[in-house]
Amino acid sequence: MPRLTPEASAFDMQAALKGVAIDRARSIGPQIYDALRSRIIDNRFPPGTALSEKEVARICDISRTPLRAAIQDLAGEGLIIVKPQVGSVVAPHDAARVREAIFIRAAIEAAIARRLAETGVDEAALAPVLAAQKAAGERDDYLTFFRYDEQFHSMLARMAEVPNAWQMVQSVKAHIDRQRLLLMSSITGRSMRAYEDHVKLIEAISRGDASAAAAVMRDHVNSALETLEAGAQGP
Amino acid sequence: MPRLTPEASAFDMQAALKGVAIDRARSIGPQIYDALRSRIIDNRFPPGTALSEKEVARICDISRTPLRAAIQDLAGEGLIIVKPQVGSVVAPHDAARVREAIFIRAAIEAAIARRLAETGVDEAALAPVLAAQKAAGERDDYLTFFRYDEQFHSMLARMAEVPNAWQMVQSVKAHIDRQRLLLMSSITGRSMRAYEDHVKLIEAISRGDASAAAAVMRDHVNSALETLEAGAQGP
DNA sequence: GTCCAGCTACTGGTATACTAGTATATGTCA
DNA sequence: TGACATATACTAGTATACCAGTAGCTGGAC
Repeated sequence: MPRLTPEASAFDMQAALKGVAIDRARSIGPQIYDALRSRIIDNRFPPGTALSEKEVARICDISRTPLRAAIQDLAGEGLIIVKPQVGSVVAPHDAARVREAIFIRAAIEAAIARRLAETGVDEAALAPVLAAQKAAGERDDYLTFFRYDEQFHSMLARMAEVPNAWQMVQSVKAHIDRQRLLLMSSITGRSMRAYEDHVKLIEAISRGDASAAAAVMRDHVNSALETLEAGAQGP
Repeated sequence: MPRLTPEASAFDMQAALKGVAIDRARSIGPQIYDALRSRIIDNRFPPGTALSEKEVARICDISRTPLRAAIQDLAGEGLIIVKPQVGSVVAPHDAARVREAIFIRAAIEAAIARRLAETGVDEAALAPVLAAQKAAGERDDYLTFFRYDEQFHSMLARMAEVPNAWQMVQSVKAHIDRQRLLLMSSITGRSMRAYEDHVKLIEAISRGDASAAAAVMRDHVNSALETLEAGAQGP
């Protein structure tokens, strides 16, 4: 861990933590956890960023205790690497880890699709979300599509009544999203294809074809691999 | 949270924590985490057991800091329920949670089986483990079988090169194992059936039939549901 | 006897001080 | 000039003290 002189640090932690407002009335730990996590995922904290407990605690005006809890949690998710007595850094982008995250997400969400094919879904509740996706996809508004995509998958998980499974997906999705937000390019047209996947998925579910529903979901989630491989072509 | 007079506490925490030896040369947190976790899983800490940070820290002769980290991790796994300013208790047995744990395990391990069917496995490495399972199953030695069963599944995960997925399985498996160790009865004959599942699984994998391999694994893991439902018959 | 206010003893959450370990910088010697 | 021992400034890990909130106990009003 290099000892950084003040001016050698090209990274302005103070600026990166701007906007972190801790509500002292609520528990601090979860708040700082969310703040750090979102900054890692959207690459405001680039991989390799040193996260000194002391410095972050000072800037956010909190003690190290709740901050440590947050860092430990993030380390558990693989977003931060803690080296005892040395320091903590934001984990580097790791293609293998992202691939495994996609593997896990595909496994769980395919199982959700399979279950829903057996139990049925409330198509009426999904319809407006699908419509919004179609509209966003047709004008290739990826950011809006992305939001409705999240809502769609989240609703499926709720309908399958597997909250802990969904939490695990959320956990691994951090690695996928971090990569996705890095390679925002070359995703033109992706939205419409994803929308079509969703339609095919709901079709398979509503006709009770569990294997087909699982297969569609698996392929749908695995399509994120293509973006990853495309991004890996770069220097 | 009832205020317990010394003699009203039927549970002897001191005795339950006997054997916890902390090696001060290594990091304390993971050590106390393992100690608590194993005691929760094998029901030495029955559901509802109050885990006062202060008391446990005193008995184990450690400070609350590393103990808190362990408790927070266990709370994240759903094995402990922390009520701020009230107390922490070992989570009650929750059939829904166990069912969901089985759901998650089935999803991930089925995906592992599918992948192995596509990439192939080192059957020679698995053969001795399968042989040991057969031997244990034939004399209905469940405990020995259980050990080789764990080794078998662990080896498959290693071969599929998905360490984080396997860690997630380990995490949810705690809930399954806690239940299993509670209802050790009425599992006679289970071993041989599990062994036969394993053989069928390897057959499907080696002929490259991904769907079949996934289906066999899914059914194999889901068979734990039967034990759960059987146990739920009780008073 | 019943009910309710307030006391008390506990809890986990937080802040802070101290410890032990590591990597860099520095000075010294060959 | 180079290697190597030592000093130093940082790190995360741990211990401890304090704080705020909760629940059961206690005693008095009725």
